[in-house]
Amino acid sequence: MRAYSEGMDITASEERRQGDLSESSAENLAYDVFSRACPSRATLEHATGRWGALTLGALYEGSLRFNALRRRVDGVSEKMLSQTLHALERDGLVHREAQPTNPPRVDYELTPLGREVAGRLLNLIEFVEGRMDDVMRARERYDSARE
Amino acid sequence: MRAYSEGMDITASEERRQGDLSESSAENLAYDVFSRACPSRATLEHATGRWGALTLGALYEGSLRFNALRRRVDGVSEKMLSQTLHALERDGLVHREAQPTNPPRVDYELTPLGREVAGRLLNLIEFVEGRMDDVMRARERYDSARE
DNA sequence: CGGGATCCGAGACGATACTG
DNA sequence: CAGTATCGTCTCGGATCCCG
Repeated sequence: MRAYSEGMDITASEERRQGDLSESSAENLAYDVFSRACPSRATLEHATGRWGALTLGALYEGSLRFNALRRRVDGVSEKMLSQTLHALERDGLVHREAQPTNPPRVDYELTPLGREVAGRLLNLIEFVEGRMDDVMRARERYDSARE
Repeated sequence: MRAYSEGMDITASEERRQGDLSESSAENLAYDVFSRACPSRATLEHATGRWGALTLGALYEGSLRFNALRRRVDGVSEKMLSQTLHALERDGLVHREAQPTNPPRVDYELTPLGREVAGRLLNLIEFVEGRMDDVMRARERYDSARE
Protein backbone atom coordinates (compact mmCIF):
# COMPACT_ATOMS: atom_id res chain seq x y z
CA MET A 1 0.00 0.00 0.00
CA ARG A 2 2.69 2.44 0.93
CA ALA A 3 4.54 4.04 -1.96
CA TYR A 4 7.88 2.60 -1.04
CA SER A 5 9.51 0.35 1.55
CA GLU A 6 7.71 0.39 4.86
CA GLY A 7 7.77 2.79 7.73
CA MET A 8 7.75 5.87 5.52
CA ASP A 9 5.03 7.19 7.75
CA ILE A 10 5.30 10.73 6.48
CA THR A 11 4.03 10.11 3.00
CA ALA A 12 1.30 7.76 4.06
CA SER A 13 -2.28 8.94 4.02
CA GLU A 14 -1.58 11.63 1.47
CA GLU A 15 -2.98 9.63 -1.38
CA ARG A 16 -6.30 11.28 -1.86
CA ARG A 17 -7.74 11.57 -5.31
CA GLN A 18 -8.24 14.91 -6.95
CA GLY A 19 -11.85 15.75 -7.36
CA ASP A 20 -14.02 18.27 -5.59
CA LEU A 21 -11.93 21.41 -5.52
CA SER A 22 -14.83 23.34 -3.98
CA GLU A 23 -14.86 26.85 -5.47
CA SER A 24 -11.19 27.76 -5.24
CA SER A 25 -12.32 31.32 -4.74
CA ALA A 26 -8.99 33.06 -4.25
CA GLU A 27 -6.80 32.31 -7.23
CA ASN A 28 -6.98 30.31 -10.41
CA LEU A 29 -4.36 27.81 -9.39
CA ALA A 30 -4.77 24.17 -10.23
CA TYR A 31 -3.80 23.27 -6.68
CA ASP A 32 -5.33 25.08 -3.72
CA VAL A 33 -3.81 24.31 -0.33
CA PHE A 34 -6.95 25.29 1.45
CA SER A 35 -8.68 22.34 -0.13
CA ARG A 36 -8.35 19.07 1.68
CA ALA A 37 -7.73 16.99 -1.41
CA CYS A 38 -4.68 18.80 -2.63
CA PRO A 39 -1.15 17.49 -3.19
CA SER A 40 0.40 20.87 -2.50
CA ARG A 41 -0.70 20.61 1.08
CA ALA A 42 1.38 17.48 1.49
CA THR A 43 4.42 19.03 -0.14
CA LEU A 44 4.05 22.07 2.03
CA GLU A 45 3.96 19.86 5.08
CA HIS A 46 7.13 18.10 4.01
CA ALA A 47 8.87 21.44 3.57
CA THR A 48 7.55 23.20 6.65
CA GLY A 49 7.26 20.24 8.98
CA ARG A 50 9.26 19.87 12.14
CA TRP A 51 12.34 18.41 10.45
CA GLY A 52 11.75 19.42 6.85
CA ALA A 53 12.17 23.12 7.52
CA LEU A 54 15.36 22.65 9.51
CA THR A 55 16.80 20.25 6.95
CA LEU A 56 16.16 22.64 4.08
CA GLY A 57 17.57 25.47 6.14
CA ALA A 58 20.73 23.53 6.91
CA LEU A 59 21.23 22.54 3.28
CA TYR A 60 20.83 26.12 2.14
CA GLU A 61 24.35 26.86 3.30
CA GLY A 62 25.76 24.09 1.17
CA SER A 63 25.78 20.39 0.49
CA LEU A 64 26.12 18.16 3.53
CA ARG A 65 26.67 14.50 4.28
CA PHE A 66 24.20 12.48 6.29
CA ASN A 67 25.90 12.62 9.65
CA ALA A 68 26.94 16.25 9.27
CA LEU A 69 23.31 17.06 8.58
CA ARG A 70 22.32 15.06 11.58
CA ARG A 71 24.66 17.06 13.78
CA ARG A 72 23.47 20.35 12.33
CA VAL A 73 19.80 19.61 12.87
CA ASP A 74 20.03 19.23 16.60
CA GLY A 75 17.80 16.51 18.01
CA VAL A 76 16.80 14.69 14.86
CA SER A 77 17.02 10.90 14.96
CA GLU A 78 18.51 8.83 12.16
CA LYS A 79 15.13 7.51 11.30
CA MET A 80 13.44 10.87 11.03
CA LEU A 81 16.27 12.43 9.07
CA SER A 82 16.26 9.57 6.63
CA GLN A 83 12.51 9.78 6.28
CA THR A 84 12.57 13.54 5.84
CA LEU A 85 15.27 13.34 3.20
CA HIS A 86 13.34 10.72 1.27
CA ALA A 87 10.23 12.87 1.24
CA LEU A 88 12.13 15.97 0.16
CA GLU A 89 13.97 14.05 -2.52
CA ARG A 90 10.74 12.62 -3.82
CA ASP A 91 9.23 16.08 -4.06
CA GLY A 92 12.27 17.24 -6.02
CA LEU A 93 13.59 19.64 -3.41
CA VAL A 94 16.72 17.72 -2.47
CA HIS A 95 19.21 15.88 -4.61
CA ARG A 96 21.00 12.81 -3.33
CA GLU A 97 24.50 12.16 -4.64
CA ALA A 98 25.82 8.73 -3.65
CA GLN A 99 29.36 7.59 -4.34
CA PRO A 100 29.83 3.82 -4.28
CA THR A 101 33.12 4.05 -2.42
CA ASN A 102 34.06 2.33 0.78
CA PRO A 103 33.21 3.67 3.24
CA PRO A 104 30.18 5.03 1.40
CA ARG A 105 29.86 8.76 0.92
CA VAL A 106 26.53 10.41 0.26
CA ASP A 107 26.03 14.12 -0.22
CA TYR A 108 22.72 15.90 -0.04
CA GLU A 109 22.16 19.22 -1.71
CA LEU A 110 19.25 21.40 -2.68
CA THR A 111 17.89 21.32 -6.20
CA PRO A 112 17.22 24.68 -7.85
CA LEU A 113 13.59 24.31 -6.86
CA GLY A 114 14.64 23.38 -3.34
CA ARG A 115 16.82 26.45 -3.13
CA GLU A 116 13.89 28.68 -3.90
CA VAL A 117 11.72 26.99 -1.34
CA ALA A 118 14.47 27.04 1.27
CA GLY A 119 15.14 30.71 0.61
CA ARG A 120 11.55 31.63 1.30
CA LEU A 121 11.56 29.38 4.33
CA LEU A 122 14.70 30.99 5.70
CA ASN A 123 13.18 34.38 5.17
CA LEU A 124 10.41 33.27 7.50
CA ILE A 125 12.69 31.52 9.97
CA GLU A 126 15.01 34.47 10.35
CA PHE A 127 12.12 36.85 10.73
CA VAL A 128 10.63 34.77 13.52
CA GLU A 129 13.97 34.43 15.25
CA GLY A 130 14.46 38.17 15.10
CA ARG A 131 11.08 38.75 16.73
CA MET A 132 11.25 36.09 19.40
CA ASP A 133 11.41 38.69 22.15
CA ASP A 134 8.03 40.00 20.97
CA VAL A 135 6.71 36.46 21.00
CA MET A 136 8.06 35.79 24.47
CA ARG A 137 6.44 38.93 25.81
CA ALA A 138 3.15 38.01 24.18
CA ARG A 139 3.33 34.62 25.86
CA GLU A 140 3.91 36.12 29.27
CA ARG A 141 0.96 38.45 28.81
CA TYR A 142 -1.22 35.56 27.68
CA ASP A 143 -0.17 33.28 30.52
CA SER A 144 -0.47 35.87 33.27
CA ALA A 145 -3.86 36.95 31.97
CA ARG A 146 -5.01 33.45 32.86
CA GLU A 147 -3.46 33.65 36.32
CA MET B 1 2.14 20.27 34.37
CA ARG B 2 0.74 21.60 31.14
CA ALA B 3 0.80 25.40 30.72
CA TYR B 4 -2.94 25.72 30.79
CA SER B 5 -6.09 23.60 30.93
CA GLU B 6 -5.60 20.12 29.61
CA GLY B 7 -5.49 18.75 26.13
CA MET B 8 -3.52 21.69 24.77
CA ASP B 9 -1.15 19.14 23.38
CA ILE B 10 0.48 21.57 20.99
CA THR B 11 2.23 23.66 23.57
CA ALA B 12 3.15 20.76 25.77
CA SER B 13 6.70 19.49 25.81
CA GLU B 14 8.08 22.77 24.58
CA GLU B 15 9.15 23.81 28.03
CA ARG B 16 12.80 23.07 27.85
CA ARG B 17 15.20 25.27 29.71
CA GLN B 18 17.65 27.40 27.84
CA GLY B 19 21.16 26.27 28.47
CA ASP B 20 23.50 24.50 26.13
CA LEU B 21 23.19 26.49 22.93
CA SER B 22 26.04 24.50 21.40
CA GLU B 23 28.10 26.84 19.25
CA SER B 24 25.42 28.77 17.37
CA SER B 25 27.88 28.99 14.52
CA ALA B 26 25.77 30.76 11.93
CA GLU B 27 24.49 34.03 13.32
CA ASN B 28 24.58 35.96 16.54
CA LEU B 29 20.93 35.57 17.30
CA ALA B 30 19.79 34.94 20.82
CA TYR B 31 17.53 32.18 19.52
CA ASP B 32 18.81 29.62 17.06
CA VAL B 33 16.22 27.27 15.57
CA PHE B 34 18.81 24.69 14.80
CA SER B 35 19.36 24.21 18.50
CA ARG B 36 17.08 21.78 20.21
CA ALA B 37 16.48 23.91 23.27
CA CYS B 38 15.10 26.94 21.53
CA PRO B 39 11.68 28.58 21.86
CA SER B 40 11.74 29.85 18.29
CA ARG B 41 11.54 26.29 17.07
CA ALA B 42 8.24 25.88 18.86
CA THR B 43 6.84 29.13 17.50
CA LEU B 44 7.92 28.17 14.03
CA GLU B 45 6.14 24.88 14.41
CA HIS B 46 2.95 26.62 15.48
CA ALA B 47 3.13 28.91 12.46
CA THR B 48 4.17 26.35 9.86
CA GLY B 49 2.38 23.34 11.25
CA ARG B 50 -0.33 21.49 9.43
CA TRP B 51 -3.11 23.80 10.58
CA GLY B 52 -1.16 26.85 11.67
CA ALA B 53 0.00 27.74 8.19
CA LEU B 54 -3.46 27.39 6.68
CA THR B 55 -5.06 29.34 9.51
CA LEU B 56 -2.62 32.22 9.13
CA GLY B 57 -3.11 32.11 5.39
CA ALA B 58 -6.86 32.26 5.71
CA LEU B 59 -6.72 35.15 8.16
CA TYR B 60 -4.43 37.10 5.89
CA GLU B 61 -7.40 38.00 3.73
CA GLY B 62 -9.23 39.48 6.65
CA SER B 63 -10.75 38.80 10.04
CA LEU B 64 -12.92 35.71 10.30
CA ARG B 65 -15.25 34.10 12.79
CA PHE B 66 -14.65 30.63 14.15
CA ASN B 67 -16.94 28.69 11.89
CA ALA B 68 -16.08 30.72 8.81
CA LEU B 69 -12.45 29.89 9.50
CA ARG B 70 -13.38 26.28 9.95
CA ARG B 71 -15.06 26.23 6.57
CA ARG B 72 -12.14 27.99 4.91
CA VAL B 73 -9.55 25.63 6.29
CA ASP B 74 -10.95 22.53 4.72
CA GLY B 75 -10.71 19.45 6.90
CA VAL B 76 -9.80 20.97 10.24
CA SER B 77 -11.73 19.72 13.26
CA GLU B 78 -13.15 22.02 15.89
CA LYS B 79 -10.67 20.77 18.38
CA MET B 80 -7.62 21.34 16.22
CA LEU B 81 -8.76 24.76 15.07
CA SER B 82 -9.38 25.81 18.63
CA GLN B 83 -6.01 24.47 19.68
CA THR B 84 -4.23 26.12 16.78
CA LEU B 85 -5.85 29.46 17.47
CA HIS B 86 -4.86 29.30 21.13
CA ALA B 87 -1.25 28.61 20.26
CA LEU B 88 -1.14 31.40 17.71
CA GLU B 89 -2.83 33.79 20.08
CA ARG B 90 -0.38 32.93 22.81
CA ASP B 91 2.54 33.59 20.50
CA GLY B 92 1.07 36.97 19.64
CA LEU B 93 0.31 36.21 16.00
CA VAL B 94 -3.47 36.24 16.24
CA HIS B 95 -5.83 38.52 18.12
CA ARG B 96 -9.09 37.21 19.50
CA GLU B 97 -11.99 39.67 19.71
CA ALA B 98 -14.92 38.29 21.68
CA GLN B 99 -18.26 40.06 21.98
CA PRO B 100 -20.36 38.92 24.92
CA THR B 101 -23.58 38.94 22.90
CA ASN B 102 -26.02 36.12 22.51
CA PRO B 103 -25.35 34.14 20.48
CA PRO B 104 -21.65 34.81 21.08
CA ARG B 105 -19.61 36.34 18.30
CA VAL B 106 -15.86 35.94 18.19
CA ASP B 107 -13.62 37.39 15.50
CA TYR B 108 -10.06 36.34 14.85
CA GLU B 109 -7.60 38.59 13.11
CA LEU B 110 -3.88 38.78 12.60
CA THR B 111 -1.78 41.04 14.77
CA PRO B 112 0.79 43.23 12.99
CA LEU B 113 3.40 40.62 13.82
CA GLY B 114 1.10 37.88 12.59
CA ARG B 115 0.60 39.74 9.32
CA GLU B 116 4.30 39.78 8.69
CA VAL B 117 4.64 36.10 9.44
CA ALA B 118 1.61 35.22 7.34
CA GLY B 119 2.91 37.30 4.47
CA ARG B 120 6.14 35.40 4.37
CA LEU B 121 4.27 32.15 4.74
CA LEU B 122 1.95 32.98 1.85
CA ASN B 123 4.94 33.85 -0.23
CA LEU B 124 6.10 30.30 0.32
CA ILE B 125 2.68 28.71 -0.08
CA GLU B 126 1.97 30.44 -3.37
CA PHE B 127 5.38 29.59 -4.69
CA VAL B 128 4.91 25.92 -3.91
CA GLU B 129 1.45 25.92 -5.43
CA GLY B 130 2.80 27.50 -8.58
CA ARG B 131 5.45 24.81 -8.90
CA MET B 132 3.35 21.79 -8.05
CA ASP B 133 3.61 20.46 -11.58
CA ASP B 134 7.38 20.31 -11.13
CA VAL B 135 6.88 18.51 -7.85
CA MET B 136 4.46 16.04 -9.37
CA ARG B 137 6.88 15.24 -12.17
CA ALA B 138 9.70 14.78 -9.68
CA ARG B 139 7.55 12.34 -7.75
CA GLU B 140 6.75 10.30 -10.81
CA ARG B 141 10.42 10.11 -11.68
CA TYR B 142 11.30 9.10 -8.15
CA ASP B 143 8.57 6.47 -7.93
CA SER B 144 9.21 4.91 -11.31
CA ALA B 145 12.95 4.79 -10.62
CA ARG B 146 12.08 2.38 -7.84
CA GLU B 147 9.90 0.25 -10.13
C1' DC C 1 -22.59 30.12 17.77
C1' DG C 2 -18.12 29.18 20.00
C1' DG C 3 -16.13 26.50 22.11
C1' DG C 4 -14.39 22.75 26.33
C1' DA C 5 -13.98 17.67 28.09
C1' DT C 6 -13.24 13.06 27.10
C1' DC C 7 -12.27 8.87 24.73
C1' DC C 8 -9.55 6.37 21.63
C1' DG C 9 -7.02 4.72 17.49
C1' DA C 10 -3.41 5.68 14.09
C1' DG C 11 0.82 6.95 13.30
C1' DA C 12 4.83 10.07 14.42
C1' DC C 13 8.84 9.69 16.81
C1' DG C 14 13.01 7.92 19.39
C1' DA C 15 16.23 4.10 20.93
C1' DT C 16 18.46 0.31 19.78
C1' DA C 17 20.33 -3.24 16.97
C1' DC C 18 21.86 -4.69 12.68
C1' DT C 19 23.76 -4.52 7.64
C1' DG C 20 26.64 -3.36 3.46
C1' DC D 1 29.71 5.89 7.04
C1' DA D 2 24.97 5.60 5.62
C1' DG D 3 21.48 3.83 6.33
C1' DT D 4 17.28 -0.12 7.37
C1' DA D 5 14.47 -2.99 10.70
C1' DT D 6 12.09 -3.52 14.70
C1' DC D 7 9.89 -2.18 18.69
C1' DG D 8 7.79 0.62 22.22
C1' DT D 9 6.05 5.11 23.58
C1' DC D 10 3.64 9.13 23.28
C1' DT D 11 0.87 12.60 21.05
C1' DC D 12 -1.68 14.13 17.41
C1' DG D 13 -5.91 14.52 15.98
C1' DG D 14 -10.87 13.00 14.89
C1' DA D 15 -15.49 11.73 16.93
C1' DT D 16 -18.64 12.62 20.18
C1' DC D 17 -21.08 14.83 23.82
C1' DC D 18 -21.79 18.81 26.34
C1' DC D 19 -22.46 23.68 27.93
C1' DG D 20 -23.33 29.00 28.10
